[in-house]
Order: sequence, then C-alpha cells, then structure tokens
Amino acid sequence: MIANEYIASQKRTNSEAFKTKTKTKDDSTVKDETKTNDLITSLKEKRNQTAKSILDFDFKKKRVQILSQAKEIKESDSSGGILYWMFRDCRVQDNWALLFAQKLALKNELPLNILFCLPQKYLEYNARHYKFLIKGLEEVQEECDELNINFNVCVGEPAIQVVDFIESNHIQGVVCDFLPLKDCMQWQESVLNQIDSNQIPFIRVDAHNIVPCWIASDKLEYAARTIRNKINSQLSQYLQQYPPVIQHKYNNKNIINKKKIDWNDVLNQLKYDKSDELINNNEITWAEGGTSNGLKMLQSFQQKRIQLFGTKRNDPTISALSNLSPWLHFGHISAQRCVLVIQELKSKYTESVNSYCEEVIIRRELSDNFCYYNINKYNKLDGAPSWAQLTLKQHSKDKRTYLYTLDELQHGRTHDDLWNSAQIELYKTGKLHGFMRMYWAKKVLEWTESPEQALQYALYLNDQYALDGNDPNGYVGCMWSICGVHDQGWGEREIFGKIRFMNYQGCKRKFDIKAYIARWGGKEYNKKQETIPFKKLKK
DNA sequence: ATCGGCTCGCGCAA
DNA sequence: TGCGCGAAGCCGAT
Repeated sequence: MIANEYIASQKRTNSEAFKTKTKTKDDSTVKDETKTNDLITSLKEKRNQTAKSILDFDFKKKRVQILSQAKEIKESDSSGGILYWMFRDCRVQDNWALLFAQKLALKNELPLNILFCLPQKYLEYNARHYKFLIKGLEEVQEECDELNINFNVCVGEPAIQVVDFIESNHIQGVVCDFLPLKDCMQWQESVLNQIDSNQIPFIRVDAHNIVPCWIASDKLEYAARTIRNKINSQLSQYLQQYPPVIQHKYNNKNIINKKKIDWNDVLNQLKYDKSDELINNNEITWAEGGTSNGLKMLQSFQQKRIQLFGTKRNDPTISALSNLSPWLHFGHISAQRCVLVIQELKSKYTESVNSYCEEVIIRRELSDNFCYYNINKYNKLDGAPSWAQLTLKQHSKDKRTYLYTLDELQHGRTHDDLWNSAQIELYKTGKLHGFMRMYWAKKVLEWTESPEQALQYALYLNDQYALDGNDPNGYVGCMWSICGVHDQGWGEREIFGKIRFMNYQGCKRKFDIKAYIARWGGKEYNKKQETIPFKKLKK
C-alpha cells in the first residue's frame, strides 16, 4: 500500500469511528504470526553470523563501568558463578549487560545467574505496569531455561535481597544494568557498599543506550544540538550487530530442584494502588509485554508505518509512530535493535529513517544524559535551566483563566475538548501521541496554580497512566514542556513567560482535530467566552 | 499550503 | 565580546 492510500484508509477509519462511536482497532496490532516468526528467526541467524559467542566478539569495554576495587574474578573454592542483576533491561537477547555477564562466566568457566528484584512499591507503577513487566519476565524465564541460565525473581528491598542472593549463592562477580534514576542508582551503590568489593567485581553495563551514557558526554548537555555531534561521531563504533547469548556451558547447581516461579504470588506481594477506576475499567489490549510482542510491533512499524514517519509523525490522527516505547521502557526490546532494523530502509525512506533515528537515538540518550547528570532534580523545577526558573517565577502570580484540580484533569473534564481527548487516549490506552504529549503538558502549566504544581500533576498523570511512564524520557518530556529543559526562551507571555507556547489554534492548523476528538470523545466542560486567554506581552 | 520573521542563549571564533 | 545557529513553537503574509 502506498502512503497516500494508507492515509486515506486511516481517515476512513476515523470518520467511521465518528459516526458509529465504536472503538476502532489499532491497525498496528500485528496478527500475521508467520511473518513475525520470520523476523525472530532472521534475527537469530543474524546473531549467529555475527559471532559464535560473546567470546569471539569485539566487546566495547567502554560500555562498562567497574565500580568495585576488584577488577577481575578471583579464584574460589565454591563456584557460585556470575550474577546479572537485571532491572531496566528485561530481555535475554540484544542485551549488552547479559552478554557481558556471560562473557565473564565463560572466560572463568563459571555458571550464570540472573536475579530480578522488584521492590514492593516502585515509583507510580500499578497493575497496568506490573502486568506488562511480568509478561516480559515470563518470557525471560522461558529463554533462560533453554539456555541453562539460572533465572530468579524476588519481591523486596533490592539493596537487601541482592546482597542476600550474592552471599547465599557465593556469587563471584556481579553485573548490573544502567538506569539513571535515583532509586536504582542508590540500590546499586548500597549493594556495592555491602559486599566485599575487594573480592567481588561489581560492574555496571549501559545496555539501554547505543553510545553509553557516560561516553556520549561527560557533562549535563544543554540541548539536542549540543549532544547530537557527540553521539553521531561515535555511533559507527557502537552501532554493532549483537552476538548471541548462547546455551551456557557451565552447569548451575541452583537449577536442580528449582521451584517453578509463581507469578501470581509475585503480583500479590506487590503494594500498589488498586482503587483507580480509570485503570480498572480500561484494560490495555493493544500492547502486551515481552520481547516477541515488542518485535512484532517493530516489524509492523518497519512494514507499515516508517514510510509515514518523516511527514506524518506530528499528526495524531494518523498511525505513523513506532508505538514501541512501552517495550523500550521495560527493556523488552533494545533501541539498538530498532535502529538496526529500521536503518535497513535508509535508502528507501531516507527522511523517515533520519527522523526516527533522531528520536530513538539523540532524544532518548539526551534524556538519560539529563537524569544522569541531574540525579537529584531531574523531576523538579530546580532541574530547569536558570533562565526558565527565573521567567516562570516572574509569572507565577499571573492570573489563570482556568484552574483545574487533579481530579478534573485526570478524568479529562476541562473546557478544552482536544485536551480532554488526549487525556482519554492516555488513560484508556496507556499511551499518548508524541505531539499531543507536548500540547497536553503545556496546558497543565496554563491551568494550574503554579509551575511546581503543573510539573507535579503532569508527572503524576503520565507515570500513572502511560505504560512508558516512570522513565527518563517521560521526565524530560514534562520538563521540556513545562520548564524549558533542552529548549530556549521564546516571546514572553503570561503564565508561560519565555517558555515555548502551544495552543489549540496551532493544533487546528496542523491536523484534523475533529477526527482526533471524535476518536477519543473529549467534551467541553464549562467553556468560558475567552478561547485564547493570552495576548503577547509588549516590551 | 508554505514561508519567513520572531526570540533566545549556548558555543565558538576572535 | 560578538555573531551564527538551531528550534518537537506561533503568527501573519502570500
């Protein structure tokens, strides 16, 4: 199907939805199993062609940070082996952290273990997130069983549970993945402090970024333009094909007599808010966790949507986006794999592929850069650049034409039918179109009492409802919209100050807002006369 | 529909 | 110190 026909068919779908008010099935759900299996098979072949195992592969040492005094595995009588403490990157293949752990284990002829430890309460995770996450872990477990890797899951305080696992299993080396958020960084530091780091190497691997976060830049970057060259100039070095994680050679005595994991029991041990009706009444059906489901979505992007990405990515009535962010957030698929697959189409859809790479490489890595070098304030107003803090402060007392409570925002009950539609899309589907996210967050700034409250509400709603919430990308998205992070000053207005402004009118110009509103059913609540409440300030 | 002006501060050359 | 440049924007002219 050529692009124009495809757009036309989507417009038909939208108008049908408008007439019948029935749910339309997202066309990005892939039904063709055989073709997807082809992709999974072809990736397997590609890995096997790349190297026999990680030992035969040019592993980039810069992906690794050795945090302990001990730099190498020490000889020991009791061979508990190597532990990969998995947290952010929940997949077996295409995972530099697991590959590095297997490399250590093979080189030292040791067994290989994985531990995934879930805290009882984690950020704003709820049933929606846990269901997705656990589905992915089940797949990891199955793959580990086939590969002679000892996979374990536990619920509890990671800093305690991981140390306990290391001690009781006589682990000789620990590999963890990289997530530049406060909790995770603190757990890792705490584990490092509790173990004998003169004896046990403790190693962090950036399995999430293509160019490792600490290599891409050694400082807090100011904007996309300041990190772009730093990443692009090193990209060819790091954008390698993955070798396979292979069947592990060294047997693990822990595997014998191992109890089967009771996933319901895991879920029941978690403490999260179960009372939110918007979550309980809106089961997510378009996206299920796990690597193979993520690869299905990647394949449908490659086959159906990438061609539209260049020109239609800011049109929320057209399905032109990858829709991969939930799987990327939970680490069920790797961004590097997405780039490798999509770049095969570079000569065919040059503009689209370049735009996609800008988002999945530069913008994503910029988010990690922001959190890593701003670890105590990546979700606070203090984390904003000083010009933005100043201008927001100067305008914090400006009169707000509309003021909404968290509850009104949550249910999509504002005067703005477009905004309400975005909020409905968010709570019903667990995702919000990339362009609408910006508009959505900027209006929260406009309709709440202060920038602090706006940021708090936007982050809460995003983390609560979006499958890809609770992630550096989400934090930076809200910070960009509300407090100017990675952006620059613009013409001064009320409330916004110099923060970039967005409005209803602009959306009207850009896409068919009626189709979007019809699709999600946002209504106007208590609309006042004034529709555009700002006049540009004169100097 | 498309385009240029607006506006701002970092980064770099001087 | 001054200038060029980018920017997921808006707005008005054509």
